[in-house]
Amino acid sequence: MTETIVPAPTATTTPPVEADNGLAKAYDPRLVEAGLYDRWDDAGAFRPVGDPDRKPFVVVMPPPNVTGELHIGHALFVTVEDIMVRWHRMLGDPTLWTPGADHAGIAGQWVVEKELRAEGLTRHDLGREAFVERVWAYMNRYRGRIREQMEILGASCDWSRFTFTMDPGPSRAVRRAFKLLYDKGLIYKGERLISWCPRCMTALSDLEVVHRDDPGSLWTLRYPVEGTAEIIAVATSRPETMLGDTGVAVHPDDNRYKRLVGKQVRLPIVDRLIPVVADEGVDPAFGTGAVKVTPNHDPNDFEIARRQGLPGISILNPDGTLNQAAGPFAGMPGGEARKAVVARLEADGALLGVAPHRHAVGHCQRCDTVVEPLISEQWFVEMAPLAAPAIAAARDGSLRFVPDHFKTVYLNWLENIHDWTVSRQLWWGHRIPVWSCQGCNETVVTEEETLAACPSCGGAVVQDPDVLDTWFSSGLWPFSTLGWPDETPDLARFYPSSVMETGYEILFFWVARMVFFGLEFTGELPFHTVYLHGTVRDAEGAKMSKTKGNVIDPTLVTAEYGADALRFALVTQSSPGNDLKLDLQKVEDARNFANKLWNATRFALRPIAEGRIDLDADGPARPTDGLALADRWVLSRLDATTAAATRLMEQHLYGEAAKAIREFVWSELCDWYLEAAKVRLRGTPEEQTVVAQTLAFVLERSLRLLHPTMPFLTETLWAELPHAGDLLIVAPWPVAAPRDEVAEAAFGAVIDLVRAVRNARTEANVEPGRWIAAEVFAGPHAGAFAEARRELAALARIDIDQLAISAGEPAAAPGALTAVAGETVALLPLAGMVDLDAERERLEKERAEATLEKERAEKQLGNEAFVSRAPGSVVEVQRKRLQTAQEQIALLERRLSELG
RNA sequence: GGGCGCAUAGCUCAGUUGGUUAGAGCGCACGGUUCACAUCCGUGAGGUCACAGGUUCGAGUCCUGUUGCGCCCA
Repeated sequence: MTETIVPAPTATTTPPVEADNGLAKAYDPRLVEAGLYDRWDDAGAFRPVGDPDRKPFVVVMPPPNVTGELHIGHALFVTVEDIMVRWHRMLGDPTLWTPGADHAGIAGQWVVEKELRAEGLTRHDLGREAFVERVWAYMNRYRGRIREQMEILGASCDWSRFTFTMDPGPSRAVRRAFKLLYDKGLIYKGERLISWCPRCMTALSDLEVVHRDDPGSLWTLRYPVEGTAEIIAVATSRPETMLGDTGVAVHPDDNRYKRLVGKQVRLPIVDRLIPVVADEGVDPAFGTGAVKVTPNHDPNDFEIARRQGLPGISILNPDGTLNQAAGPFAGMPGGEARKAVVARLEADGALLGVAPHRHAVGHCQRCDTVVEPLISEQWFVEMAPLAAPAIAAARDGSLRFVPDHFKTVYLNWLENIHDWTVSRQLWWGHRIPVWSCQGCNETVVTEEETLAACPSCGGAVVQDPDVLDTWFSSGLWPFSTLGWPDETPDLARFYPSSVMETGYEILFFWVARMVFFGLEFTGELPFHTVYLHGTVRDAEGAKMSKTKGNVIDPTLVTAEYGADALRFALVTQSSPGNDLKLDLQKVEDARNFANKLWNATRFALRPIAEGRIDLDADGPARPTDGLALADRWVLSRLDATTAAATRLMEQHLYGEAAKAIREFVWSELCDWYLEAAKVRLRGTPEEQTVVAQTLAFVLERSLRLLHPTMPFLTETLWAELPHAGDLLIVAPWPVAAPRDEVAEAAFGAVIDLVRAVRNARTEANVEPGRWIAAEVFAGPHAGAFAEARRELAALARIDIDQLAISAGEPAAAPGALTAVAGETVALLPLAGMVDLDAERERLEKERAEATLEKERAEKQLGNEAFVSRAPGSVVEVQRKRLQTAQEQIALLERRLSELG
């Protein structure tokens, strides 16, 4: 019990705090938060310090897009990560949180192209070099904004290690990674069916295509079977692609079509003969059960064609218009071509019908243009060999997920993974480090930024014009930010990192890729834990969007309620992996809590300033001498809260931890201890000293517990209280002492009786301000009640000169109110004031409740299987419950009969 | 079609390895000028834990199925 009670043999005295302290009457976040961030930063608190041999705690921040403004989702991740980081810093771990920014390939190019459009220009008017310069200028303009906005939120990250994905270091990491994969044969160039955005004019990876069910139509086309009178009806949602059909497929077991397999059908308009093939991939229940096969414009058809040996015909240009293969329709944009083809089919009698149909259409994640599957030559990463170790790491438990069901989601994706299209036909991003020799045609992949000449023949070389998928560099982030591929001290010390905290929506985009790249390039997992947060939605649960106008701007919220309130609201409203609905009301509630703590501290500061507060190396010393029951109770409740908060933090339940601390501060410290303490603050100097010491100790520890969640407020209040050390941000996280069960039970009984008395008073309409008489029969708690006599009187508004406390049975007392709480009873004589009918009604209600209670316990105990098979302690609880209920009933019946 | 979740008070959510009478905040009703706080204090009302089975002495909690909703992948 004594391990955390550090004795203070040479008690020091705090510097006197002015009685007229600096705290304003009400909490004002603007005054609290101003200037604090720089003090932390200037003190070096954001840099990893401490025992160099101790395992560090490292979080790599998901880099926000350099172009983007801070939104509420950023506020959530900053809050969660900052809580982790501040907590570990207080635990004494050397702690590092590395900030950065992402160049956001397509998005980055897009915003600058938009600027150009406003000037009536395109990127081609500028040329590649000038355009990239212009993007850089844009990026540099906004680069500082990330830091400004992170500061508002209190993000305690190490700005000296800020990294941008396009910086020379991470850029070289990209080239090294590319070369390593290329040399290993895991990067290849090939013609494949890929997703193509006709507006962005670039290839996309599967993940950058967003599927959405759009209303459309299902056309049924008539394909005559050559050499017979039969026709095959095929259903399609994209009739214009029939120009590229090279076959018709049916399911091999489909009896309707078996006899036609192997025959040829004549394609309308085009007048091309194409075969009917049988393929397992056809769903006989869809449409007519026969599908047209357009290998070059549909992934399923591509697979069927590959299996059946059908050729492919491409009918689209990169800009989405039809090409020469489309004959009379060449040059038409997709939508126009569809109408024209349908009209022509109808005219030719080849259209059998059309019906409304909803189907999933792929859209470009960035610009929402309908994505076209088309054949294109691109660079790919072969995924199977990279995925295997990433799968193994999750399976064997070395990679953990919070919440853990995301492990299944992660595995499900990796186990069905396709090769990754990594080239993008953009100008902004990491240029593919592949050079071709104009002379000998050699392909050279190099880590160097430029290649002067062909190493084989000395001929002129040209670099591949494309850039890499932004997520390629993101996948290297946990180690490229620490210096990889160089073996830097940071890489040696801080890699692997500890926790990757990010949104579940980028589990595949980012987390999985960091895992397999980390394993591939460093031989280690880049982190051992993946913590995933959800999406912040509006109060109604709708996703926030500018077009809907329901966005909550974190900078406005922090300006009004404070960053602490926003943080508290976000973390207490969220749980790992789940979306949260954010209501500004919740932020206001959090602000109110901040005010509560503010005022509790303000109250405590007066007695603290008047007394001598013993300090030890850890801050205010834990009081041990002359403790009243209330002191022991609040100290034990603090220990319980400390233990619970610690356990919850360890389990990554940061919101639950914050709620537990809030509950202690508001409902226990403020509602009961402060009120009870007022009695002794009017007492002897010795009593005042004990209270002041207890208040100083409990408040200082409470502020520490709350610091990770509400850093500004707690740091400010902590500075006003007696403390050890310079800044709360680097103060140690409290350690719980064992609970004082005796004090908790005893003062708990006092609290229960106070509640019962208040209830009796309210129900009997006793004026709230009136001081009344009371006879308390406290049974086993008589000693405790005597000890807490003054507190009981003050809290229940009993005239202390008319308060009698005994262990005995209540005597007859007609005309008195009865307050029952567990094993204790208070009789409140109110001669002539009691409404006998109301009191009878109240007691009858209580008797009914006690009777129900008794019956429940009897039922349990009457069950022989329960008594014989349940643990003894559980049975004992029921026996006690029965006994208490019986005693209450007896008392209530006696009182009822006295009332007449 | 495959996968993953969710369903507890009017609302938003907790509910640890199954174990007293299922909790909190907000909202609601009533009362309050108690010298920290009206950004407050006190008292109270409000739940057949989606439904149906099963396991168990005992199920909000574990298992199976059903319904409804959400998300991811194809």
